[in-house]
Amino acid sequence: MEPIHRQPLALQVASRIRDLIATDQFPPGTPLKEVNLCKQLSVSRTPLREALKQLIAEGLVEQIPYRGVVVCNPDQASIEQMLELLGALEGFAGEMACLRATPEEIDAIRVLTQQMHETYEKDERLSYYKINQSIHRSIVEFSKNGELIRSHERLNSRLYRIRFLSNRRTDRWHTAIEEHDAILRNLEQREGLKLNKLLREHL
Amino acid sequence: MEPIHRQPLALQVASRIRDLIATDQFPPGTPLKEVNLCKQLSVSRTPLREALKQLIAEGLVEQIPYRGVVVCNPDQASIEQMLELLGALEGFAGEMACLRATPEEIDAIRVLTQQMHETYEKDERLSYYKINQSIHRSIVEFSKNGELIRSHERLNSRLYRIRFLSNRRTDRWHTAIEEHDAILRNLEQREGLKLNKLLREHL
DNA sequence: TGACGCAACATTGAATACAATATACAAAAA
DNA sequence: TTTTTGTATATTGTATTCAATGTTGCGTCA
Repeated sequence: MEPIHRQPLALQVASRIRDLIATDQFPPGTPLKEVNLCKQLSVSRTPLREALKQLIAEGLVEQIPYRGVVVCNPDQASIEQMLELLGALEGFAGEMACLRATPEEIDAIRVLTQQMHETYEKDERLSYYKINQSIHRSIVEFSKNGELIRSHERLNSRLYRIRFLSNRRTDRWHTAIEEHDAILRNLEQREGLKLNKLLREHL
Repeated sequence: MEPIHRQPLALQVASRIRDLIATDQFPPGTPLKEVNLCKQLSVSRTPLREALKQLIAEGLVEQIPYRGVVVCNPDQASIEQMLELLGALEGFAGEMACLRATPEEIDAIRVLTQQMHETYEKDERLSYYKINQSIHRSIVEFSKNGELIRSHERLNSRLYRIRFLSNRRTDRWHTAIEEHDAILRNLEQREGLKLNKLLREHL
C-alpha cells in the first residue's frame, strides 16, 4: 500500500518560492524579507526560514548574515559554467541511457521528438520549450542513476528561467530541431559515445 | 581590507555534524534527536533544525516527518550510482583541466603524485588516502568551473566515509598508483579525452 | 493468551518572544 | 557645508513556548 506522503510546511514553502523565482515573479536581486513573505504566504518565520535554508543549499538564493537573502543573479561566467556542467551531465546521462533504456522508453523519446516537430511547425514556443525539457529530462531518467537525476534536476531548475528567457531568440531554434533528430537516432542505435558528444554540444 | 566573515550558528552546527558523520562518530542509521544534539552542542533547537535542513538538502541525512532524521545508510546500488556520477564528474573535470590548468598547477599535481609514491612505499595508508583526495580535488579545481567544483565537493563528502573504510582493503592499492602516473602523464600532455576516460575508470 | 483500546510520554512541527546586528537619519561639531 | 556620531528603527539570529503527531505500555475484554 502506498504510504501517505506528509508535506511539512517548510517543504511547501520552499517549492512555492522556487516557483516564484522560476517564473520571474521574484526576479534576481529581489530581497526576500522574512516578515513580508510570512504575511504573503501566511506562515510563521520558522518554517519560512527552514525553507530558505534549502533554497540556499540549492544555490537559488544567497544569504549575507544579518542582511537577509536575495535571489541569485548569476553573472555570465557562472551561467556558462552551469551550462557546461549541465551539458556534461546530460551527455553522460545519454551515454548511460544507451546502455540502460528499454525499447519502450526509447519509443517515448521518439513520440516526444515527433511532438516537438509539430510545435516547431506551428511556431508554438511555449509548448516547444516544455517538450524540449521533457526530452532532456527523460533521457536523464533513462540513465537509471538516481544521483545523476537529482543533480541534473537541481541544476536544471536553476537554469530554467534563464533558458526560458533566452529561448525567445530564434537563432538556435532551427538547428536545435535537427540536433534532436540526431539525438534520437543515436539513442536508437545505442551509440553511447556519439550521443554523449552530441548532448554536450547541444547546449 | 578583508571583511570579517560571520558564521551563523546554523552553519557551524551543520559543518560540525557533517564532520561527525564523515568520521563515523554518527554511523549510518544513527537517529539525530533534536533535544539530545541541542544539549551536546549547546545550541537551541532553531539553529539546529536549520542545520539539519541543510544536511537533508545535501543528502547526508534523511527525514521522516514527525519521526526525526537519521544518518543515511545508502545501499549498494546507491553507492554504485554515486561512484558512477563521481567518475563522470572527475572525468569531465580532467578534460577541462587539460584545457585550462596552468603549467604551475600541473606541477602541483606532479608533486602530489610524487608524495603519493612515497607514502605508498612506506605503507602509510592515511597519508596515502589524503594525498589521493588532494590530487582528485586539485584536478577538479583546475577545471575552473565553480559549479562543477561544488557538485564534486558535495558528492565526494557523501562518499568520504565509505571510500575511507573500503580503502583498508589493499586489493586496488597497487594498480591505483600506476593509474595515477598515467593520469599525470595525460594531464601533462593535455590529452583531455584520454584523461577523461582514465578518471572515469579510475574508481 | 492474544488483540484491542486508551492513556501517558516522547518527539517533532509551528508560532511567538527576545537578543544581536545592520541601516537610516538627524543633530552636533569641525 | 561636510563629516561624524549617536539614536531610532528595521531586520535577522536565537531561544523559548505551545501544538500536533507518533510511540509505548498497560489494562481490559473476548
